[in-house]
Amino acid sequence: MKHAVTYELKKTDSRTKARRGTIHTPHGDIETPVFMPVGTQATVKAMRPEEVKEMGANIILSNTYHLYLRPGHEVIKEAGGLHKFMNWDRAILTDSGGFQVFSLGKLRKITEEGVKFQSHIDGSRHMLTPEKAVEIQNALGSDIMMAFDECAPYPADRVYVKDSLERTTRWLKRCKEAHKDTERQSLFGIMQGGMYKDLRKQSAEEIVELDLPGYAIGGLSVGEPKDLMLDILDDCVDHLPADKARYLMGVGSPDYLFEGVERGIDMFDCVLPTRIARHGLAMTSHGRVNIKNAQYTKDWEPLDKECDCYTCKNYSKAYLRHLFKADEMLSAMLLSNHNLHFLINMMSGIRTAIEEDRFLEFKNQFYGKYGKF
RNA sequence: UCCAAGGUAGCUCAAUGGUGGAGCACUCGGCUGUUAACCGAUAGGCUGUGGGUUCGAGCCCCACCCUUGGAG
Repeated sequence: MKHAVTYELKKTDSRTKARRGTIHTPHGDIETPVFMPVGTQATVKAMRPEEVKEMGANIILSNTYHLYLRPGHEVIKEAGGLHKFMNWDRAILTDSGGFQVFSLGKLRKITEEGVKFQSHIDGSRHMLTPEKAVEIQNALGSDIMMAFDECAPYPADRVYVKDSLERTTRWLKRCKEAHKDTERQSLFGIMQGGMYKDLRKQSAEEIVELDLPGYAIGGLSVGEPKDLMLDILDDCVDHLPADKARYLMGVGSPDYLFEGVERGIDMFDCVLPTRIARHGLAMTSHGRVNIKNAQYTKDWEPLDKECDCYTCKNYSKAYLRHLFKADEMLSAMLLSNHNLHFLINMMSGIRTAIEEDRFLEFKNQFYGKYGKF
């Protein structure tokens, strides 16, 4: 079977599991490890697609659940697909809506068939099944579509997690069965298993057997302590094949990105950089800058002197603070631009470091300046 | 000058004569496959001034000061 999306391993770090590769998609190549900006509702919030492109993003995320409810996948299909609809000609990965089963909590009911939802927008009732999630993502035309899974909460007891992961595997099989056009779009499977290593192993073995072009690790970074998360993650990667892309879902603070790369992850996505930007927080080479703080009232320096993003080249912290305090939308735009640029640039540095076999040195250098996040 | 309504947190306003609150602003914090330009916390007071009634007054009475509206 020919896959639309393939992973090419180029180099592995000599001292860690970090690896450098390329993901080939119908909408261009993606150098990995990569951070993927999130654009849930067919837009990376507060950013123009051209900006996202200019800072070097070759792939962004979008969301099945949200676009299904609004404007509706049929609308996007009629528009000529998501790429055309949102004027983004590079790769797109769509999440399946599985995470909304988790995050929308009380508004849904899970059965073997699928998930009964109540729309968070108007309360209307819907049923999302693996087949429906594939149908919607087919209509959207994303390059990578994610399997419809259940992201178990933390903490969750073993019996629940085991039951949930096995159902997620059955749903994955149904997704694969429903997905016909594998030359246009690729389906990635999602590993679950909560914080139980043996269940993670079980999940991995079940999904790897289906020989998909890529695998994601889901159900992490859902509120568990960092040490536990990294311990589980370390173990998870060992059960995934080396010749397929590995995607750690929902992770995006700088420290977690380094830790993920060190453990062999190729792809990350996270709302963190854009969300905290809208909330007045910047990621910089010297740690967080809370632009709301009074200390920046007359600070004429840029957010980060080492940063060459549009925001840092043109604006002072005092101005950015003013914009935020004045509730001006330019604040969200400039901070989002900076934060995304920061992470994308950081990942670029990580890729170069891996190529030159100095990943650990690069990581230590970064941590030395960055401090604790 | 007269009449009326008002003076309570930085601002806009609540508070049957019985422990003065809210929203916003201020200061600080959180956010990780977006229900999030969101959520939370701290701080902030001689209730215009001076008397009086009362066990007890932001509230009732008197005087004065100030604000707004109206009349002349």
